[in-house]
Amino acid sequence: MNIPEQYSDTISRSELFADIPPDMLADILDRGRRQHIKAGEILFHEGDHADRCYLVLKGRLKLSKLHGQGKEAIIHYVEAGAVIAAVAVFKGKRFPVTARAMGAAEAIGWDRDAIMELISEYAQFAINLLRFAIDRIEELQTRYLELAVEQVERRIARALLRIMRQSGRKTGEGIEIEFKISRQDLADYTGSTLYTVSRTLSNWGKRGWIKSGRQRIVIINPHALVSFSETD
Amino acid sequence: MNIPEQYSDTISRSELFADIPPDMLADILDRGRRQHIKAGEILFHEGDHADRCYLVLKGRLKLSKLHGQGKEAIIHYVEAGAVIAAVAVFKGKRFPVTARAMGAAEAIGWDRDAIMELISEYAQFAINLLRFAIDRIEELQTRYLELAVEQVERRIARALLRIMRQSGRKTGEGIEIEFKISRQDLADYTGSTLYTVSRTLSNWGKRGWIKSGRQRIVIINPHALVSFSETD
DNA sequence: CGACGCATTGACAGGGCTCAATTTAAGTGG
DNA sequence: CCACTTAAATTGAGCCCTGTCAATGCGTCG
Repeated sequence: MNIPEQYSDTISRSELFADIPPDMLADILDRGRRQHIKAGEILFHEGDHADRCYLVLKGRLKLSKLHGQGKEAIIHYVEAGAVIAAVAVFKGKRFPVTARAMGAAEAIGWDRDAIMELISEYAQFAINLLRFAIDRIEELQTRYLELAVEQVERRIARALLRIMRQSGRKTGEGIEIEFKISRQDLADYTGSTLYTVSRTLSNWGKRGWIKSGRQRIVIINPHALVSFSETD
Repeated sequence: MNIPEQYSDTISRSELFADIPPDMLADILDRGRRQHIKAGEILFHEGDHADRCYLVLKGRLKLSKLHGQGKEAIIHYVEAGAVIAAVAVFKGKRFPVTARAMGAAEAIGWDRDAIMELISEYAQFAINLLRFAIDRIEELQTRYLELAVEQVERRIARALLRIMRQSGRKTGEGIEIEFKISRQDLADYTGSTLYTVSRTLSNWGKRGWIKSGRQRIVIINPHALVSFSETD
């Protein structure tokens, strides 16, 4: 039996195991396969045959979709505790996105049969998976609306706030985004360009709302960003 | 017992009942509450307390999200057979979208308890719900990418093709969209404006690719639209 | 320390939104 | 069945936001 000590936190907090008796966790985890992903490496490619779905144990992954001519949209940043690629189990197709590690990361993967067995033994498992899916749908809908009706600077502000809430860490200066994120990343996340993002961050830097450097952003004044993203 | 005859088709085709023994359908349907929605009426409002989820039995619904100042984004058009508002059951929150009938429509709704009972009795039910959720996620991701990287006319072309595949009916002239859809609708669906949509459709009309009138669109040459949406 | 990748900034242009004025078509009621 | 009302669609003019291109600066890592 091997619940790796260092993940007990992620595991106990993950919605995937909500309402599942702790003594069954070991069994569930044993049926999956753990995998280490180095910084910048890819866990799976968009278009590859989808054979397993994953729980992120450590680190962060960027889920993105490509569009000819080097254009890319970042669909989601996922944290430890999240389930990804459920499509592999329930639609048996190809991965619709690419998953790339933002830093060193680890994940545990189950193939279709394992998940199906788990569901039939622990009915709650399917419900927990549904909760993840529904959360994803809601976030996508919200971001779709933003992309459809708001202009760029607002979208960037909202993106920053969303990422801050999910992956921010308090420091002396303010709240720092815990992973490396470039102007290009933010552009791909907001449906913009690295130039516009750069200009915008630069502007906010001058106003003292944020501090930013190479692949690093600290939010000094979240409130200013919130009101900027909301006021008329 | 009452499986309404006229819906047996929708029911037997709906993914919701895949792999569920037919003799259990009557039981499942009996636990829901049927509801008629007149053309243009609203089944539920964004922000209302979400108390039940629905299977669309007949007609079509438009799921949209509002954004101050009268702006609106159409998140999805759903057909008979689709499940909506699963959020009501699995997150017990508020509806994230508004559902409006595009013509006369009918739906059957189950509250949280009913769905939970059904899942515990028919484990397959949860899996089927997951499939719906995953389909939605994939479509949203794809449209998010489009909105992020493609320009308006292409998005309109793709939207038309997507709607055509889902709700098109062959006629003498070509493939007609089966429900009333205005320029404004198409604009809200593609993140554009009714003016741009009007100009674009007008242009395509002159080229003979489509024919369009008041809330009515017939696609004469789908292939032209496909290549327009794909070429360089 | 050099080189590469990321970020900044300016100049420019154009896609698409906005606003306004008509035109067309669908209902509606007498 | 026609006049009237109202909502949808069309079209033009103007301009602004933001993408594009190019040049330069800077920080980090090998």
